[in-house]
Amino acid sequence: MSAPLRDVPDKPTLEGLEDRWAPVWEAKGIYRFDRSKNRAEIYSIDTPPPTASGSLHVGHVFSYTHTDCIARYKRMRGFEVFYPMGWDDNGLPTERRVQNYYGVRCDSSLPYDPDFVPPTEPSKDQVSISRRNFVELCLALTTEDEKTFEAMWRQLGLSVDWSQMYQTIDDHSRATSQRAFLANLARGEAYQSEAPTLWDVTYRTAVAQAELEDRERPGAYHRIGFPRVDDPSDRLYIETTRPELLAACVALVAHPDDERYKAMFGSSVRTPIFDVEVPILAHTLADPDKGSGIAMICTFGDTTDVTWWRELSLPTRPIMGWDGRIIAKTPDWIESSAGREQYAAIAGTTAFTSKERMVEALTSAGFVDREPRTITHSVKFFEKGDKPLEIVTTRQWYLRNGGRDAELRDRLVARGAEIKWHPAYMQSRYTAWVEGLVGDWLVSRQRFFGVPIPVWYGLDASGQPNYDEPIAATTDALPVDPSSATPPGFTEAQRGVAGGFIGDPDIMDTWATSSLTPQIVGGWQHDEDLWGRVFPFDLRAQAHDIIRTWLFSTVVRSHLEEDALPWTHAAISGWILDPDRKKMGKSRGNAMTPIGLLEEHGADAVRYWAASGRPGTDTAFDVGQMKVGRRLAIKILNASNFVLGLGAREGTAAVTEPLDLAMLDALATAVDAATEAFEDYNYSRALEVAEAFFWSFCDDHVELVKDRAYGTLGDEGAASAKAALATALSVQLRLFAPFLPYVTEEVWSWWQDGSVHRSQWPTAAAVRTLGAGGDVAIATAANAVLTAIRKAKSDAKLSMKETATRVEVRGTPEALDRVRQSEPDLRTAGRVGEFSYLPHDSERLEVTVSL
RNA sequence: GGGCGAUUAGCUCAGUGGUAGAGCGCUCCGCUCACACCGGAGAGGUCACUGGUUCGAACCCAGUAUCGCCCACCA
Repeated sequence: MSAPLRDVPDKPTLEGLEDRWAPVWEAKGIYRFDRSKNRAEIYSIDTPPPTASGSLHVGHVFSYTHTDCIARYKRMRGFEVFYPMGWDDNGLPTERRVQNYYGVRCDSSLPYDPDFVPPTEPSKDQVSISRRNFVELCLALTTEDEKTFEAMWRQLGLSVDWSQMYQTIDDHSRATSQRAFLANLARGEAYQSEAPTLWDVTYRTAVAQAELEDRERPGAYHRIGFPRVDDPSDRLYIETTRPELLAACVALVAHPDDERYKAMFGSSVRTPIFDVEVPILAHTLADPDKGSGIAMICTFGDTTDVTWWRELSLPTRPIMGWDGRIIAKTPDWIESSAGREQYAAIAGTTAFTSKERMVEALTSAGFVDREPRTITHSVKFFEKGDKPLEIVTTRQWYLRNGGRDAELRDRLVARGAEIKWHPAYMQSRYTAWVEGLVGDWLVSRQRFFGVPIPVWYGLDASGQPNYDEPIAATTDALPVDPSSATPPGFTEAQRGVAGGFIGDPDIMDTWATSSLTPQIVGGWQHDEDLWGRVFPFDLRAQAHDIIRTWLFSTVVRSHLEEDALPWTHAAISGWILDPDRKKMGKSRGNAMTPIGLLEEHGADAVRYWAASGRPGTDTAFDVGQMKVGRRLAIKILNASNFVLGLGAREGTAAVTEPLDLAMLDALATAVDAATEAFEDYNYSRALEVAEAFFWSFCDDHVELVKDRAYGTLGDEGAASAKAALATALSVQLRLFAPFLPYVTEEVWSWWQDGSVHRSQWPTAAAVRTLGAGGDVAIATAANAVLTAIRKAKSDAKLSMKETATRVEVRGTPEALDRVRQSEPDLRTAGRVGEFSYLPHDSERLEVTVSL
């Protein structure tokens, strides 16, 4: 039975395939998830929701293509694939984008203005607006961005089920995030603590360990003398990079074994100018080789200060405010008039200015005995910030993640070992991060656009909040914003009134919500039927830079909530690097935007480039690979056009010719190799296998059997050739379908019913049955002889259609017999007049061509 | 300082024990009736280095060097 060939263009082209097929897939629901399937039939994928602000870059295209190849493979293997897509729209990037886009800033103290219209052009002076107005702008802008993103993903051909789309800021995500937080709170996994916190002074928010990065900055060691209390004429010199914090000094510290200072432990010095008495203490963290070997402890200059402060039980003397400026009010521990005068000189200034003023004052007062020594040192920054972090004491919410609990940490490390990592060595990044945690997960942020922390605090008779007994929201009220909603048992009139309540003003870290993507998309405590069908998920796909954040935090939430892994497999993608091997810059012009690339090269070509990048490996951006991919797609069109134009169809005749059988034998081996690679999540290997076979198929097999297929050697030989060609084409289209969805669908539509993307992944067994008795060595031998004939013509600078009068083949009797089996094909393909065979001892086939 | 990865042709990279591979680029040839957005042929590599295991090492082991990433350090 031969289906009619329909709609094959004379000159097939790649142009317009995206516009033709993407709407068809959507209309026919090719990628729609069928939830009637049971867990064993379902393959569920937890995808990273890309940050909706700003723009997608080629790195996104790279890793999302990898996931899509896996999804398409699994779908063809018969799994019902659950493949949703979300947008991570809450958090700082959106706030920053809204501020710049509209020229506004959020001021929580302002009332909501229902008639507010954002300026069309951002003005230099930012307009202050209420939190609700601000959030509305955030939502409006992200909605626009997300439409653009979705269009791009569709053009790239991601086989996601768009009816499963979610936003991390939508009602459902906020409710899920708050529900999970309340569960953590009820179990004691979420708690508050007032403690020194890494603080970004620009955004005025606390930041978590996972969000830190080090940056090299110029600095200077200032050598400052502290008069000893026992003998004020004797000064102890310390070296510091932060002289502006001298007023916050609480002690000096040296190593307990340091002979220079051993005798002084227990005595004290007075801080220069401020004249505050501080003790000289011993601690092993003090490094005798650094500076003068004795350090000034301030509250707080760096994380080591925090350690010393805690372990030596030192007092807290903060002078750094939340805004990054020295606190205006002169502290009461500074008593001398000279000290209070100097403090007034730095009060309200930035760290930079106060440093200048302190150095000037110390120098003119004679406490500095040498010029500052300039250095370059690394300083902690918030990864999205642009000023060094300060450390200020604040009340924050934490979630237990093993950072302060060895038993939990060990369990989470063990969870990591349960995950099937692709590639396997990525597990060590996880393990190293979890083992290196120094504290619990700080989840509260002093920002506006995000998921509010769903608690209130009662106010006592004097109006002071009772932080020890937060009033939790009830789950039926979620999502809730405590700044506008009223807690159970209160009326709105009691807000901010003694005996009443206040809402927690903070929002949660963006990871506190995105760590719940399995719960958000999987229907947790919302659609338990769906949850039972998709959880634990089969696959988490993401890039390696967010193992410490997204991957780890997802494991934490699932471990705490379900006592289970969130997914079985983790497929980790690499980064895209510039051609010069540097990490890809942000703006590289239009040629580098995903849309520009898709329009110039076509989706299949861009996908080919992405799929060529090995799992986990950083890959250079390479337009050349896209051109190769485009060439491959065009070749598929042309070769298919040729094979189908012959009238070749599967199953129309028995495959009888040795060369045809041999080709099928080789194809079966390729199917095995591609399948094995895909089962190991090695999509790039699967592509390589399919591609290698295909080029050999076109260049050698098709060329060899072409004339026979035309019928020049009789009907039976033609029928065998055509049946084998059609089978090979069908199989290869399916091998390529996960990588090149458009061109394979186009060709499939010419002669098959339904979508290639819902067709069955080819099995080697079926190909072997058709090619039973095939011996790949026959094809290898024929190719070798054909190559020798071509070489002879090429060396003689002749056209390939010139006749070779005689071809002499020497080899073992077995080898000669193999060549004989394809002699008729070799004769027509190579335009050979006469063949002769000479038995020979050498294993190597030798061919002499006479022209 | 610790960890992970990489080092193979001019370039980008496959190849995990059995006679060195692909694509691009380069050279030469060919408008052969699927394809000039093409086809054919060719040149080009002591597989970073040093030792070891093995009949045999690009591959396994130990060490060295260089590069990248992560972490620690930050007075």
